[in-house]
Formats: sequence, C-alpha cells, structure tokens
Amino acid sequence: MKKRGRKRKKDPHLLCILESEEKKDFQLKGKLWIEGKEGTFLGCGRIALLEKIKELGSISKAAKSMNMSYKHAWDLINSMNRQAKTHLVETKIGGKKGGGTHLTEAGEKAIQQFKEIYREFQEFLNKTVKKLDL
Amino acid sequence: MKKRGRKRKKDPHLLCILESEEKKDFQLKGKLWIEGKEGTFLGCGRIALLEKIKELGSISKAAKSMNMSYKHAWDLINSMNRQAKTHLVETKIGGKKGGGTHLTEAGEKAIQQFKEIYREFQEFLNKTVKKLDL
DNA sequence: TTTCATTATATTTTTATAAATATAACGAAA
DNA sequence: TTTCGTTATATTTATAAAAATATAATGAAA
Repeated sequence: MKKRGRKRKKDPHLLCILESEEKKDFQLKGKLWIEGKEGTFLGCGRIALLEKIKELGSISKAAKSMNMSYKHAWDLINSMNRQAKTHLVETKIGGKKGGGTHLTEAGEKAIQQFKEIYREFQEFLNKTVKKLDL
Repeated sequence: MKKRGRKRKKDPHLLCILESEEKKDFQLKGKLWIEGKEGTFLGCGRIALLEKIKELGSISKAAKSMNMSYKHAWDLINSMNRQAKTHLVETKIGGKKGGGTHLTEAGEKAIQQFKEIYREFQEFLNKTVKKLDL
C-alpha cells in the first residue's frame, strides 16, 4: 500500500496574504487580485507560477517546484491565456525534449504590473494599520 | 420527507469583496480584515453581524436576518469577544424575553474604525486600477 | 520508427469548511 | 412553578474546492 504524503495547507493561498509590517496587538491583512471575464485573471499565486515558468521553461517543472499538481498549473495558465488580450505564455508540444513553455512579452509585462500594485498594497496596509485603535 | 432549501453561495464572503469602480476589461478586487491572537478578529461579515445586533438586540434575530445559523453567529461573536481588549458585545440569558444582546462602546468604536478603513481601501482600489495596462 | 519528456485532458478521491440539526441552560414574569 | 424566547454548546451532514490519479497526444532527434 502506498502511503502518500499530504501537503495541503489550511489556506492554499496563505502565501498570498499581505500583512501590515507594524505590529500591534492586531494586524491588518488583505488580499488583492485582478479579475477578467471569467473570474480571477491574475493573483499572487498565478504570478509566482509565471515566474517559475520563466525560470524553468516548463509547466511541469514549474508545478513540481511549487508542489503544485501539473493539472492545476495547466488550468491556471489556460485561464490566464484565455482572458488576456494576448497570451501570457506560449507552449510547445513534442520533440526530443518533450516540449516547453515560455513567457511572452505580455506575460513579462503582467508580472511587472502586478508586483508594482502589490508593493503599493503593502504600503497601504502599513500606513493604514497605524490608524487602528482597538 | 422534508425538502430543505440550500442557500450556500459559491463564496460565502462574496459580499465582502471590494472591487474597483472604474471598469476596464479588468477589475481590481480585494479583501481586508484585522487579525488578533487567534486569527480573524474583524472582517466585513463580522461587522455586518455587529450592526444587525445593534439594530435587533439579539443574536438569534440578527443571525436569522442574515440567513446565518445561530451557531455561526455565536461563534463569530465569541471569537471577537475573546480577542478584543474589552468585549464588543454583551449578552444576557433568561428572563421572560429569553435574554438579549447589545453592543458595548468598544463594539461601536470597532464598527466605526473598520468602516473607515474599508472606505480607504475602496479608494485605494479605484486609484490603483487606473494604472493597469494589460 | 522508437524513444522520451513534455503538454493536454478526464475522472476520482480527499478534505476543510459551511450549514444543518439537536438539545441543554437560563431566569424574569405571569 | 410553569412558560417562553433567548443564549450556549455538541454533533452530524453536505458541499465546493483542492489534490490525486490516470491516460492520451505530440513531434524532434537518435
């Protein structure tokens, strides 16, 4: 019988929650994402996946490096490509190396913009938590 | 056989997601909450519950008015009271009218502060979405 | 034409969480 | 002392989402 290790976290998006730096007894936390026609378009997890694809050149390697199932990674990328004006990622099937995946220019731009917004959100949280008096 | 109506929504916190007003092809959305020692302390749903308690003077009436189970409402209130420096809500058990619940001064203050922060978050989203070029 | 690592897709299983259900405790007033 | 609507608490059930699993399809190079 195969014992399989479970890796599920309480909240799979836990790493995507931003929190105020200034700690009091209470902390201000938040999440931010961009929606398109079908729902979520870009979020922190999707951006992390794009960055891994850029680094490793393959969906399956990227997924494995993030402890994510290939299927889940593929679903996310498919969702992003469907909703983007131009695809964020291009895939190639077959060949000796099996295929591969790389970011498009639009993909690079999307990463940059999302990260900038995330930085501003972090600043907002830090600024705003100071007003709390609970 | 009793047919019971299910009311579950896709995301029970759907109403607590803020979205940018300015619509392009993409929208910026986010959530914000305050955490204490045990985890979530105040969020949009908890604030709505506090406001209903203020209005109706009872946990059970407030819960019913929000289509929330009494247990869930009680759990939320208990969690808030445990984490707050001073209780946000005071309950009374028994008596001809069964009992009742009302907000404390700390409860009123918490509502005000959370709503102010939420307004600022809305502004942040509106301002930030304009920078997007996807 | 065989190989091989990859992309692509369908189906089943697991799990956390919400929701439902049940029931006890309370105490002022009639 | 009985009643009644409330608070307080434990247990069970249902659901959506994540994760796991299985299996095709691809095509360049050896």
